[in-house]
Amino acid sequence: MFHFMTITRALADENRVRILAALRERDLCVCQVTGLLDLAPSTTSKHLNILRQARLIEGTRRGKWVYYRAVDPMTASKPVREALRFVFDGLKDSPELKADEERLHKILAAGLDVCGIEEHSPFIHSLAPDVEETQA
Amino acid sequence: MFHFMTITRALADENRVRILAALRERDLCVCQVTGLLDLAPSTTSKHLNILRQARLIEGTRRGKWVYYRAVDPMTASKPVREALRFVFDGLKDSPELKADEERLHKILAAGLDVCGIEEHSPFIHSLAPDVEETQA
DNA sequence: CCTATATTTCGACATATAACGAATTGACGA
DNA sequence: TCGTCAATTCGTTATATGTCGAAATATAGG
Repeated sequence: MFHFMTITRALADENRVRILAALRERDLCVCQVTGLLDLAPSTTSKHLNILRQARLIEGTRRGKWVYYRAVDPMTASKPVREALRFVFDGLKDSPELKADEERLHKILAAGLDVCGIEEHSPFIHSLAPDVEETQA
Repeated sequence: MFHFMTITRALADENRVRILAALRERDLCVCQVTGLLDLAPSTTSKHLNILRQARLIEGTRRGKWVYYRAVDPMTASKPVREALRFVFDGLKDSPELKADEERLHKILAAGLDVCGIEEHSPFIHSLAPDVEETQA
């Protein structure tokens, strides 16, 4: 019950639901999430921590950046699996999430200059892929 | 999204989750729920109202009493249906909810004296039974 | 109409939480 | 080693929420 309530409280904030939806397929670094939601980085970090403590997302550091993504439903506990289904199926047709998707595509298409890092892009492209397998 | 967030906020309180679980099969009047949770009647009423606004439960007045129960998942909207599955499946083995079930059995076995009506029991015993069957 | 009971609404209070900015930590590259 | 940038932690503040008790509302019976 304790874990379950940690999950429901994590889902009781709209920004966190939007974050979780954005992290469903791709992983994103904190600054990209911050750009998506227009929040202070510290606020984004706190939200991500709450989602992580609920075991809904996982994070990995890659160089200076920390990337988060939704956990794999197949390997998750039953409450987490049901929670993900609840969110993803329940919000399948949400216009707000569709708008987030579009905005996210723009952010991703723009590379990483959300974080002001476009100057170092070659370095990013060499590191990102191989860490991705490390911790699923 | 608005309705969805209304649901998640409704589920973000442990007492409300316990109420929802208790109302899964049977309907209960406010004083029975109050007896189960050991809360002030006004607090219970507020929780029930929050669950009702989220469309997770429905209420009907029968005489002096108002009975609530969980909505039928078959006729509910997708977010509500997923929410109910999330709660009921996610908490299938919760010891806290099992304890609530036992306590509830005692309350139901005791008739309605949870509401402090045992002094007038003759009046109660004639009314309670036929109300009990009316709407399960 | 008056009383009693169940429920809801209202007002007050304590706690929880979301938000920010400032300061700190971690990881690079110069 | 130092400076820079990403991220987190910390301290503060405003708002939201859970709780209660008192008052108001609804219903049934005398």
